[in-house]
Amino acid sequence: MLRFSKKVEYALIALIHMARKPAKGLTTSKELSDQYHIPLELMGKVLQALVKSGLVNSVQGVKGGYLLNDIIDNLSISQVVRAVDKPIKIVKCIENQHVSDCSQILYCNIRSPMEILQDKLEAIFEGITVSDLREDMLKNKIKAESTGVV
Amino acid sequence: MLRFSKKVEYALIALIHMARKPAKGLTTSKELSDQYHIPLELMGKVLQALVKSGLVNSVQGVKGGYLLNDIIDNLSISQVVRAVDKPIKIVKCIENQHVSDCSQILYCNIRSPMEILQDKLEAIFEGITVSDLREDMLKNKIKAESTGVV
DNA sequence: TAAAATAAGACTAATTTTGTCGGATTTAAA
DNA sequence: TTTAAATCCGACAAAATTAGTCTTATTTTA
Repeated sequence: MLRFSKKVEYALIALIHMARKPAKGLTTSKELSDQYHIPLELMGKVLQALVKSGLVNSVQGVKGGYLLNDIIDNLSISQVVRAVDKPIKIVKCIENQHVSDCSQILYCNIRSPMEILQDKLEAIFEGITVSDLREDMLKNKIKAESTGVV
Repeated sequence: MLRFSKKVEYALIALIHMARKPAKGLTTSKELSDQYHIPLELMGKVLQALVKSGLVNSVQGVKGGYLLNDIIDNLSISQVVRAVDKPIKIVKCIENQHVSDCSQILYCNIRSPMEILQDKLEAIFEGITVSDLREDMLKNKIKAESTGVV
């Protein structure tokens, strides 16, 4: 419930990993799979999805691999989620045009509020970039220690 | 993925429904089940969870039912989710103390950024109340906030 | 030509969510 | 005092989703 899928996790791990590479340095599925203990095929699929959405480029063949495409600063969490998963919709009835599927539709008292909440979340995930995640790490580490988080 | 559970949906429907009742007017599971086409037993459980968390009161027996407890204005989406579901954690490793469960822990490059994102989301769901959802001015409120946040 | 990599689709397994069932307790009213 | 309508609660079952695996094809370097 309200949790990122493994695919999204893996995508973020991969993107941050790639962002730390020297420019033009390729990253392979296997490298990521080994280093982060992620099933190889799954890692592959996630990367392929990122390619398909234009977030990374791929080089095929023996010395192939993946390479960040966009400048990572401009890459929002939203983009990553959309590339790898279905778009985020906090309730199902917002997802599809055929709202008549929903047995509640005639009586529902929460649909339009949910749409508003949806928009708000969207804006938030749109506003956070992958590189934000990178840069905040240090700051957060300090914060987490001082508060004794979770 | 990043979707409210049915339980949460049902809880919100019920709470908003109850909020529209005249003061002291009881609402039964059956009434909600009928009106919103929600499975009766499930609706019951959701309401029981809300009682357990102190968000609503219950009256047992033939003329029984449920009654909003807190002033609805003070009821955050977060509270509702927590009452009815597990607390929102965008990644699993944040959830449990034994992070050693996670096979990535030693190598993971996203844990602390995820914690930040977690905190932000938490703040957002804490800041939106059930009565916000009721009102049409929500649109304005959210617009105003979403520029400042993040 | 062999090996290492991406690409892609179909399938299976695991997990989570959703819904159901059976019964127990409470209480108003017949 | 019995009945019926309601809350309460745990265990189970079904459905849906997510995660992972298998297989095969293609690309490309050495």
